[in-house]
Amino acid sequence: MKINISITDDHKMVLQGIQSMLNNTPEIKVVETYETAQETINGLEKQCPDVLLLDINLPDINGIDLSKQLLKKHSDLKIIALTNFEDISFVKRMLKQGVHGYLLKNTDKLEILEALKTVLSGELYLQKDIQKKLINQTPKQTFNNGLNIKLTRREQEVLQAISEELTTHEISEKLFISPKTVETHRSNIMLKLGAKNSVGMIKIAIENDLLT
Amino acid sequence: MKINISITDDHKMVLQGIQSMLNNTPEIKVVETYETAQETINGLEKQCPDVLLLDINLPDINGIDLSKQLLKKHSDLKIIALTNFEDISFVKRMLKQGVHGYLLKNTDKLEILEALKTVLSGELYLQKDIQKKLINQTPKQTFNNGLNIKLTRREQEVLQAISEELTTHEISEKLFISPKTVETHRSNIMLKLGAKNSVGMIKIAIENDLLT
DNA sequence: TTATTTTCAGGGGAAACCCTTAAAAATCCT
DNA sequence: AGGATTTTTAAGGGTTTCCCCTGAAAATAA
Repeated sequence: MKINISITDDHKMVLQGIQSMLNNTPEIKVVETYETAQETINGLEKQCPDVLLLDINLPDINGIDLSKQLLKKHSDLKIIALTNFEDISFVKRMLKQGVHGYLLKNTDKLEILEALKTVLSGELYLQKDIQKKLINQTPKQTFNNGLNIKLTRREQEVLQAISEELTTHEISEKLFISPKTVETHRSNIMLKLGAKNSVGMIKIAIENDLLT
Repeated sequence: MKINISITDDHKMVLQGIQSMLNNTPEIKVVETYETAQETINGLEKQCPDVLLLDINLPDINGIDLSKQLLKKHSDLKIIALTNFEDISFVKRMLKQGVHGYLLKNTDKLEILEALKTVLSGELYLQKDIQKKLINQTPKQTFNNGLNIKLTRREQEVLQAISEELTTHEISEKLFISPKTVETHRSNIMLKLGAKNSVGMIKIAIENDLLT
């Protein structure tokens, strides 16, 4: 039995590169390649591979949402995130969504094979350097980006209130502070969580169990 | 071993009523009563009962959020929702949060005892009439309120886009429709989900697995 | 052909979001 | 105890987005 894999990447070159790297490997078969998130979603409907190598910097949908979506539909699918992005916080978010591996794009053939076998055996695959980074994470050194989110007591209260559909003004009355202060907090929370608006804020908050 | 229960209700009369109904029952002990959500949260920190009879129409926090919160902190706690509210959709949302029973307030002593025993044995307790309603639910008869949410194809797309932190304008471009149309959809979605704003929308959407 | 869905508009008010600046207040450090 | 840091507070002032109401015409579906 061959291992069926599909690849999604918006750069044709990357697509080609990986494909040629893998195509002369007898135990691997690249069944499909996609260039957008939407293509991938549609494609997997018809043909779901064993493993999907997924670039997570796609134009249409972000990698976190996409992998979440795909995994929900295809519970047996293994996803290996593929990216140049070495941001640890991002890795964490991906893993939290249930992604099975995380590869940087400057990877050689051997490592890809290794990764494929690892995830197929049900284990998590992380590259050495990413592993190191994850381990060397003293809670200090992630400050404002991504996971490992440290909200202050007050920010936590404001976040909670926002999640309860209160308006800025209502929150200010509830906490006995000025609306302007609430705005400041809201905006700081968004910065810390990396959200574009309240909706993103609440999404990330829920994902990361920030709501009591 | 007595069964320790606490009661939360903002109407003193109800509090009194239930308490007197239960106090001359040897196997039950009412350890605390609370009148607000906040009191309850604080109170359970010190003294967590076996079962909490919880009115879900409290002034400060809504029942769904509150029970979710309490259950997260006190995983062994059983909660029986207490309400006049016969809305099936609401019942469903409560159950989804992990509430163990749902009692209407016009309940007699026997039924309360029955409910307490049932939830303590780990089962779900629902009153006969609510059970009936749940069963007789043809997918038709819930239209605009609460659970059993039926979003149209387009609404689903708009919801998804909103959850991806896109603005109305961005969504309109993505879906090739007018911003005004997007607004209409947004507003219809909020109506269907019973949300006050986009934040509530996304919260409910996530709770109910409406996002792909 | 009714019902539902999708489309769109005008117009207005509220709320959110952004940027900057900054002063108390609480907390931490040695 | 005294300075350093973080947190909390707040304002001014502007832009954008959201939310609400009404009304209505196509396009689809039942």
